Amino acid sequence: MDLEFFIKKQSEISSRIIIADLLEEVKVVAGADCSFDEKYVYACIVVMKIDDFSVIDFALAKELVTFPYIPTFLSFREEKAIIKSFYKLKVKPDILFCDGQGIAHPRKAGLACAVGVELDIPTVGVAKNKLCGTFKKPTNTRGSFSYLYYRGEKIGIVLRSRSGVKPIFVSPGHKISLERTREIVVKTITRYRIPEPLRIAHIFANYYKQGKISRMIL
DNA sequence: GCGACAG
DNA sequence: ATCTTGTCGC
Repeated sequence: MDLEFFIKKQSEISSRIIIADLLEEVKVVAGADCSFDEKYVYACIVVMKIDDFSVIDFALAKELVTFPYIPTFLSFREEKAIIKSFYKLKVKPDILFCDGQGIAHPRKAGLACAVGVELDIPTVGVAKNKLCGTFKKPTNTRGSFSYLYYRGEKIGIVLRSRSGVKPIFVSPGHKISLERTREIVVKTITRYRIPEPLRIAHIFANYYKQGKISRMIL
């Protein structure tokens, strides 16, 4: 597969991202995650209040899988379904968390950047693993963090979301700063490694794939 | 050339 | 991501 075309699309994305603190008070946060099977990508976005994590809305959407998983090109696999589900939301969040990198990407075009630019909303990337960059291990204490660097630039945060557990990799996607990204993500962490919006979205996306959403009662 | 490599 | 049950540990 010739990736030149997609690399250009990523350059277009990275040239449009805005990394700055333009947000006012964040009261409503959302998480987007995808589940897969041989044919479809099932996306789910869960919207919740940041103060008590109560779910106030959620949306689902599925799309045919049209792109293979290739490191640094994840957005072309999940973007469509996520955007489709976002349009179905009745309640739009102040910011959207995506399961993957933001600017912590070789071309500053992670999934969160692509989704943020496309929807023109603030987004952050929350990944369970590093894609690129170097960092010093944060302390084993919950809340401890260090910075992720790439080509001499500070591109993300390595956050110990849970004591003694592997840290998560957080980075801005669009319309938010690095510091604000950390502040907001920290607020959404409970007793698990993954921030609540994404943790719930992950569970829902999986139920959706299994066709068990109709049995749910919210 | 070798190793790394989101989900 | 997905294939998969029980099990060791705080």
